Amino acid sequence: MARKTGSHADITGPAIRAAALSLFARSGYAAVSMREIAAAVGVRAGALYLYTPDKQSLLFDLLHDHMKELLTAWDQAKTGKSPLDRLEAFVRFHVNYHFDRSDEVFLSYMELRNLNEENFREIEILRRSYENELEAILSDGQESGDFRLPDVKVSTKALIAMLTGVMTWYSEGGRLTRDHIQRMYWNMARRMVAA
Amino acid sequence: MARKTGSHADITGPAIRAAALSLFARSGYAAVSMREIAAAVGVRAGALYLYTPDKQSLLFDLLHDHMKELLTAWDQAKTGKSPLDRLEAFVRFHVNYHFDRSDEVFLSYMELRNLNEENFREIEILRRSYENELEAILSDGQESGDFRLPDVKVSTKALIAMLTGVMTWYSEGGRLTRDHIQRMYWNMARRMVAA
DNA sequence: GATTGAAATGAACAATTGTTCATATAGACA
DNA sequence: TGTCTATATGAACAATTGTTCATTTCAATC
Repeated sequence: MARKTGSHADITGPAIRAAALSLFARSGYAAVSMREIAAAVGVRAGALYLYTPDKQSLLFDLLHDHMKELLTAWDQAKTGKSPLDRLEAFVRFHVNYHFDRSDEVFLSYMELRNLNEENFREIEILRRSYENELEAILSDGQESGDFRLPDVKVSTKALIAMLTGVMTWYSEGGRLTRDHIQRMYWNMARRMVAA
Repeated sequence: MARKTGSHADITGPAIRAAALSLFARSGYAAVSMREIAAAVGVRAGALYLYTPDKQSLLFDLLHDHMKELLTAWDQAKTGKSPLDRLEAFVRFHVNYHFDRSDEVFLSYMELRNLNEENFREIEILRRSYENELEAILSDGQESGDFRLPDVKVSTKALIAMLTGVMTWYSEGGRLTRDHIQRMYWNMARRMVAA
């Protein structure tokens, strides 16, 4: 078992996942070797297998934990009574979350195809349930007359794609502040759905 | 040299590229071997090197030709005088092009990172010039007062991301016709930029 | 200081990778 | 029919892959 205080395992496990996350995000799952991950941690390849059963699990765990944390974070962040307020909360949350976890978000939609069938199904359920959160808001707003959408499902996809796209161009220290970007995306989203 | 009539090379070259396109789109560049591509064509791996210098060139050629054809197609499709009409043409063109060339489009933004530095720079220039077409429309509309955008560059990114997202969910024979989807995306885009 | 056991090594493995090349094949032309 | 040559083969290559495991290391405990 683990030592009573400060064993390496307490540190190395997370360090491996952090290195894998960073490397997978930069080069893609298939292009990163276990030896590269090990080197990034300062260890040899064999040592990785003290912390993960295989490379596939490394990817799955990263995606799984990310999706769980995303759903939990949204659960705590969601506010608003009217569809419009709820949508604003979602847009701001989504954009903001992407700032803090850009690697995780990037992985979670670039590397889905490198999951095996079983793992893919599990992640897909989580991804889908996040999408459903937005769809519910749009659906409620459509019924209440706050929104006028051509199609709730298509609008959900379009909005998610638009918001997630922030990841492809935002970089810290650019021309725009995070708050500024949040406001702009909310501005565009609001007009996109407005009745 | 090539034979005078119907040599295999006239067929095999394109067949290799078609197989590579399909496999790269399905599994990702790094996860596809030259032997898999060869098998899909009905040939052995060595034969591929009669048609391409290496695997990297296969990817580069696919992306390069796609971007060139995209730009050419847009050049022929672009119409409209007012910013609004020009934007409608762009939205419809972009969505429609994605229907017909979904694998190419998918590759062109999933596999950029598997290009070597030199090839990446070349593709990036083409991708950028396509994006500039949309940016110019938005910029003109912003100046003329037809559009009211929080930021032209950010709106360009947001619109492109929204439109390109159609690729992640559209599949032939679904609930919606192509024309229907085009109209919905135009509907959303129009409201997103409207003054 | 001796013992213990988790953590890490390093060598080895079978498989697969992109690529090369001497050799074979077989269709078009003389 | 025989020659030529583009096309394809298949074996080989060095490198790299994910993974295993007997062995070593070394800090914490006695």
